[in-house]
Amino acid sequence: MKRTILLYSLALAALLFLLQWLQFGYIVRDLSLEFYLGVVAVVFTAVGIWAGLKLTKPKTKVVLQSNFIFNEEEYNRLGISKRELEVLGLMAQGLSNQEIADKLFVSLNTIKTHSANLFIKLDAKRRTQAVQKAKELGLIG
Amino acid sequence: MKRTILLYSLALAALLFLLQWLQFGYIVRDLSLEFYLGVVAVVFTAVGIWAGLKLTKPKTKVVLQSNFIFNEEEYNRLGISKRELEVLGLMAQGLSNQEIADKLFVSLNTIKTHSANLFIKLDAKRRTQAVQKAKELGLIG
DNA sequence: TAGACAATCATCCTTTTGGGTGAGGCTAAA
DNA sequence: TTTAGCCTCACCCAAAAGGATGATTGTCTA
Repeated sequence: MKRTILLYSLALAALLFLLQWLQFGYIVRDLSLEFYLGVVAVVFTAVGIWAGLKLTKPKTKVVLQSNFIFNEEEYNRLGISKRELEVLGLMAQGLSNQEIADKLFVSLNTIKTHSANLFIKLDAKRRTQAVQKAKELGLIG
Repeated sequence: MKRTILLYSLALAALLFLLQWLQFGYIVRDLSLEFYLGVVAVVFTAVGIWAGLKLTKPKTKVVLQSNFIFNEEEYNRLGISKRELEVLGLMAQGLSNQEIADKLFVSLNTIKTHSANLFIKLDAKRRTQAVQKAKELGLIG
């Protein structure tokens, strides 16, 4: 960054010097002032563009990992049912069994059964582990 | 984009016209040519920088989902300690409090305290929710 | 040096989770 | 039509997690 600023400063100084030289030189003595100014304008516009691009840090646009691809093979291989996957998803969102039961309009016991089956199929001992494994396997986003 | 080009063209035309006007006007008749040229250079440099930034498509540096960027701002804002973050990470891996305690060579009660503090700081009611929020905030991978 | 804070551990109590088992209803396939 | 699988629900018991509170130690820092 500092080097870029230095370079830009040097370039600007050189151009100003060049202007000075041209002004009293013999090369463009017969050219019209309008043309002269036009050249200056164009050159400095170019310098400005270059400087602007150099000086600004590249915008880092963080693309979130929203590109989740459902792993249907694993889903079928593990024999997980639709309802179980649904429970798994809500589980991953941090809901309790009771909250999941309320959301799906079923009893708490039903959710407990689903989760128990999930733990067996995912070979997990806890819901956090089940969620972690399910994310690794691409079953949930 | 097209509108930007049009705007830039108009601005350039306006500036050239201004130059023309200044050149034969009475305002800067007594100013030195060097000063005049300097102003032109500076103005067009600025225009160039602006145009350069506007015209170039924002450099989108796509960060793949695999590399996790730790969000230090959120980490500091929430006042989470090192040890708490450590516990949070192990929690996200699906470990139980007892397993975390064993891995960190501390007592189960210590882990419970850490997790309780985490839940307060993350505004979570359950460990699964804490993990989910922490992932959203970029505290864990 | 006093105060703030992180890390550690404890106790008591409640809630949630998980394991095991059984069972009825419903649907799709053999 | 019988079987298999899914969804549903229940009960009991044990383990884990969570809430509240207090306390000690060590390390910075104002």
